[in-house]
Amino acid sequence: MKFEAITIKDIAKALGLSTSTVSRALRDSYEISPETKEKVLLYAKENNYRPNPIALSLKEKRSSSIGVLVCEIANSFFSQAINGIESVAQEKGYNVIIAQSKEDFEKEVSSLQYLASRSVDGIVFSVSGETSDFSHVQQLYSRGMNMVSFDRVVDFPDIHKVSVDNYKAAYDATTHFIKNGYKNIACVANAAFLSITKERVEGYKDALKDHKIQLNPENIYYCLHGGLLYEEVAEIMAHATKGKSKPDAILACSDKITTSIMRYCQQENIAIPKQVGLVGFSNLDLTDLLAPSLTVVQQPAYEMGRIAAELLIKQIESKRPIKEFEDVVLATELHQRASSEKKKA
Amino acid sequence: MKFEAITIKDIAKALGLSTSTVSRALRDSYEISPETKEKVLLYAKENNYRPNPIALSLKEKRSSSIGVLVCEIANSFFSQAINGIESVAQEKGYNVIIAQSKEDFEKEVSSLQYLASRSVDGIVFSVSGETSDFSHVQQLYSRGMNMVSFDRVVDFPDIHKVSVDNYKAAYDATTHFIKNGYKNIACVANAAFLSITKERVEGYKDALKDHKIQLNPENIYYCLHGGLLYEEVAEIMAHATKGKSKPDAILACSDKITTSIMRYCQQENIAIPKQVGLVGFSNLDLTDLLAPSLTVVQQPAYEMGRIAAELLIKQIESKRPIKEFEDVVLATELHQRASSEKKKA
DNA sequence: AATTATACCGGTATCGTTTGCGTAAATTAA
DNA sequence: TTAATTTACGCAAACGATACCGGTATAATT
Repeated sequence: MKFEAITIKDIAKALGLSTSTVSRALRDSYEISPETKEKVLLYAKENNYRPNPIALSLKEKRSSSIGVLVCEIANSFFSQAINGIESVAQEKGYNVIIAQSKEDFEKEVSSLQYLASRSVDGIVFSVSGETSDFSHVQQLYSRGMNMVSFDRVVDFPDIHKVSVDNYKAAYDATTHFIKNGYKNIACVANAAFLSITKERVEGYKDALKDHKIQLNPENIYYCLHGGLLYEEVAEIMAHATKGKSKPDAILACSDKITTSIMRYCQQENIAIPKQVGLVGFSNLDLTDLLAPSLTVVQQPAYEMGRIAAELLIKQIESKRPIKEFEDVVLATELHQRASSEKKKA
Repeated sequence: MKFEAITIKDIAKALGLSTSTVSRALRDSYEISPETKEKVLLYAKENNYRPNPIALSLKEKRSSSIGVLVCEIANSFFSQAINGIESVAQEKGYNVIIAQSKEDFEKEVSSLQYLASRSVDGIVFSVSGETSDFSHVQQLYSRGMNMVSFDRVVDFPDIHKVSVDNYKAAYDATTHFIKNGYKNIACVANAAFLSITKERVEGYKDALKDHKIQLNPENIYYCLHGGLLYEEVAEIMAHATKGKSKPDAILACSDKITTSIMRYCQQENIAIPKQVGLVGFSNLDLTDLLAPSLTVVQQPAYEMGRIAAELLIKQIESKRPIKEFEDVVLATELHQRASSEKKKA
């Protein structure tokens, strides 16, 4: 069975009018007599007429929908961001079409291709962890697709970007460790290509430098899959805790990495923060209830989604090409809790 | 700027053919000579031709997209379910359009209206906590929209449903409490209208009855907003812990309720499970890391999403009206952890 | 009375694609 | 040689809505 909506033609036929008259009556044109308007409006209301958005899209060459590409929906950061995107889209009369890259480059390329071919008016995207080459994005963008880069932003200039101050976030988190007496701080980051990874690692390094702590390159670890695979993190942790370096603190640079590290520590009976302190990037809303309560860097995901969507829609609806590109950088929040508490002597 | 894709007309003009010939060549029709086909195919490939899905939708009266209505995207259960839906949709060539009701009846009605007017081919939906009257769904459904009800299912028969065995989940959780020595078990549930609420409360009641424990009606609490508001839960907890009944165990019937209760207990220094045992419905993947580790009823959200999407797409693509409706009921998993451990004497 | 203005409405092209029908040319059959 | 058939393509309608370009009837103006 099929859902068949009433069309302007049906109204025209029922009332003995032409489609153009009905169309104009519905759009309240001055060329239509009040009586005719009333008749049409009444009939339309009674029969619950809605203009067919697909026909409109075809005519107007716009679909009033925006695509969202993230690596994983079932991730608190991204679902909160999508929440923000959806709320703005709803307000402005757009719908949201979602696609996932699952941190896979091929899937990212095909998903973008897919969204573009689905005639979305624009795309908000965060690149996958495997993405070091942005030419597929660049290409689509230069062909005229409206795009806003968020979270894991691309490295070319003329595009709206929405991200957080990852450098400062990592710098502050590392400094927080140092102030609390931790000496040998490791950093477990996402895939090395990512903008967020580079910035976070840089913040981490600079914090060490500024506090005159010698950087040990072995203390920096990268997860190609961003912790999507537990084993990836477990291996790193095994290496870190059983190797020479033996860090007394770990800065975990993603949600999944953070959780995986906690799980590893619990399984291996590694006491947090006694044996190893932990600060994690996380947007889960119950990190305060963990054992121990977790010091986290929290990102304004919902807000990021809202801003990205607003920029995108503004760009879509702009008459002339955008010349000035925003590079919105929001602040993160460091919630200090037990997992990184002050070292006792 | 606008993203302008190449059309069949462009190809026709470039090669000096008619659009119909190009169309047929692309669809590999027998009426087109091999040479012409080759020319067209080559040109199409070189210029990255993709058929305009909007034009196709208009013609075929189908959009190859499905709508998803949930109350909140940023909820682990629903984001996992959406994940499952998206994965099936992707496989079958559909895209997913999402909408949120935010547990609000009005917003649910308008969101459904919205999805329908956006010409989706079908809708997977979970009703809001305020929804006791299903006539808006019933109406849309009887007008021919393909729909699958999941999680919080509707009460009318001729529709595909995908849910979990909420009765058994609550029954087993309650029984688990009883076996571990808890005597005065409270149940904090979602809005009373919801199918999942009724089933869970029923399971709770029957478990008590079967173990010859007198039911205290005051021990059953309902959250109209499903715990979306912390205050809602805090009030209930205040009433429960400071009132006469003083339960020694609580069955929390939703993700948010569970988290809120834990947070309340932490703030009020109520020891879990010593002062009050806790079992919660939750799909978060770090409940094992909480303090104390949390006994949870976990739902196969991803699987539910997959099944719902499969049923919907099968229905969409079915030539004749469906007569047999599935009522898929999946099992939940009870993960026993510290928050409900055995009472000492 | 002829012209002009105004009010109202219809015809048709358009968006991109598919498809039934028509037809010229080429080929085959008689 | 002529008729029948096949091959290979074009024309036009259709999907739903809009908008330009008209057109007609009545009323107002010269």
